[in-house]
Amino acid sequence: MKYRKIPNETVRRLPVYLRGLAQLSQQGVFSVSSSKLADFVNINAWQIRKDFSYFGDFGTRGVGYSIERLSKQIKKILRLDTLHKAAVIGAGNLGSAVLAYPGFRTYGFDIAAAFDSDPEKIGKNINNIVVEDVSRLNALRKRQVDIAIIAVPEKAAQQVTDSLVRAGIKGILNFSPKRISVPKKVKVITIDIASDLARLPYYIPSG
Amino acid sequence: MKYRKIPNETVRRLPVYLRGLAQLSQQGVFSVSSSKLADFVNINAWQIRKDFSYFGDFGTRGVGYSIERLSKQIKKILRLDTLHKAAVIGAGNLGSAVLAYPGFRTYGFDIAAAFDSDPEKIGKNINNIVVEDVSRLNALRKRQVDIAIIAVPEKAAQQVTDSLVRAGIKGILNFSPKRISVPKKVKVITIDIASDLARLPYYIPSG
DNA sequence: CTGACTTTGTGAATGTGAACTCAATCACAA
DNA sequence: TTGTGATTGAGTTCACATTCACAAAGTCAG
Ligand SMILES: NC(=O)c1ccc[n+]([C@@H]2O[C@H](COP(=O)([O-])OP(=O)(O)OC[C@H]3O[C@@H](n4cnc5c(N)ncnc54)[C@H](O)[C@@H]3O)[C@@H](O)[C@H]2O)c1
Ligand SMILES: NC(=O)c1ccc[n+]([C@@H]2O[C@H](COP(=O)([O-])OP(=O)(O)OC[C@H]3O[C@@H](n4cnc5c(N)ncnc54)[C@H](O)[C@@H]3O)[C@@H](O)[C@H]2O)c1
Repeated sequence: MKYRKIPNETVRRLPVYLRGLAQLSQQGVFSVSSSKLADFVNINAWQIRKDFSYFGDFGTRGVGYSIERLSKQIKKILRLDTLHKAAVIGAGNLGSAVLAYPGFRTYGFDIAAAFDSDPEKIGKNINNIVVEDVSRLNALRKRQVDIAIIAVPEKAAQQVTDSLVRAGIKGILNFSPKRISVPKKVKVITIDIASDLARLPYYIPSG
Repeated sequence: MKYRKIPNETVRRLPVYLRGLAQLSQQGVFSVSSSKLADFVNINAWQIRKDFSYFGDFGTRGVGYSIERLSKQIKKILRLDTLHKAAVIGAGNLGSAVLAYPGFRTYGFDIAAAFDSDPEKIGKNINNIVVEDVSRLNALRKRQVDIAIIAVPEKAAQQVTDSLVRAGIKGILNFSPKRISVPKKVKVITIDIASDLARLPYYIPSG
């Protein structure tokens, strides 16, 4: 095997594999072939094998992949083998939905804090998390929170981002449609829901 | 100019341009150069010019692009020049957030209906939309709804999808982590929030 | 009308990933 | 221990996307 750089598109698929493997594991399966996994997660078998081949020989020819070994390795690559603390900025509709979602835990995330600027929202308890004043963002560094989820209006996004960078945040999941600017060392992933919806009609044959 | 097939990645950027152009227009600007727009939307100027070159000569050398002409053309390409009716399936946390969001309207979408299976939710009024029983999905065909937004739990996603296809839905925005299967004529765009969050640590240097 | 300046549009080079193929390898039954 | 069937791992090709550089085409002042 050769250690090559893992392509970005492969990294994008790794969490999907991870979830599929976890589900298979729960079903009491210990080993899976690329084609079985392919059916399960709706990705081509050859794509799966190629993806796995970037980081080692995990399969046994004639048999398949050991679910446990493979999961461990994927988690290690994605750095999900350590707990990550995250904060939600903006406790509005979307922010509250994120706070209420239990599914992040399975990936090793702990949504540990929530912030807002609205006095009506500050102090409110959402899913056992008390919403704090956004002016207190600096405290994140002390609390070892390294990931932030931005769910504030577009206008406030860049300003909030700047505060987050000052507070030592290393990764941002951005729900606002604004393409925010950050120093190179900070990674941003933007989920632009409206844009994704907007390109749907393009693929729908008119008539 | 040559009419070439518009690359997928360009289609992905078109809604971003469209929003940027709309904002500039609101500021009273009528024309914009690729480098001005580049600053505004955080995309390289040459990428913008390349993207626009796929569908015609819209710029004037030495001046820039007419915001109105360009917006019209992008809308036409994305088929956003006609109104699209959409329905939300699953009026939980995420579904409610979508129902409450006014921003889809600017792209020409009308969120016209919501469905759920929970008797507690059915009949509830969210943002002026009454939640209906999910068993009534067939009615969507008659109401000319061609786009659906899936916000139900993973387990229910495929079943709901099948009903939607039967009801004549042509495009699906899927928030569930399940990679749903559909006939070729139906287009699915999946937003897998947890997966996007899960690949964030990969890009964060450890230490 | 000219020349300086701005900005577009695109060909070419480079980079990246998807798709396909098949030899190498392994489990297992006979 | 050997043949058979299954499955991986990786080389190759092709398609698509990004990046770069610059000629062509326009504006505008004087
Ligand atoms: N809800 C959706 O379906 C949806 C769809 C597409 C995009 N978005 C985007 O997601 C973001 C959040 O959307 P939402 O629907 O939750 O909006 P929302 O208005 O419900 O919530 C925004 C929250 O941010 C808070 N806020 C405002 N300024 C702040 C600041 N400077 N610091 C901290 N908090 C601040 C507000 O008090 C509010 O609680 C927006 O950028 C929106 O454009 C949402
Ligand atoms: N909230 C988040 O931040 C978040 C993050 C990642 C993924 N997701 C995914 O988005 C989806 C929705 O998440 P949520 O937080 O809104 O969950 P939720 O539990 O709040 O809402 C789900 C809703 O779907 C309804 N429902 C269940 N089965 C149904 C059926 N067969 N037909 C119609 N309605 C049905 C439920 O009654 C409920 O109202 C889930 O698939 C979840 O995995 C959500």
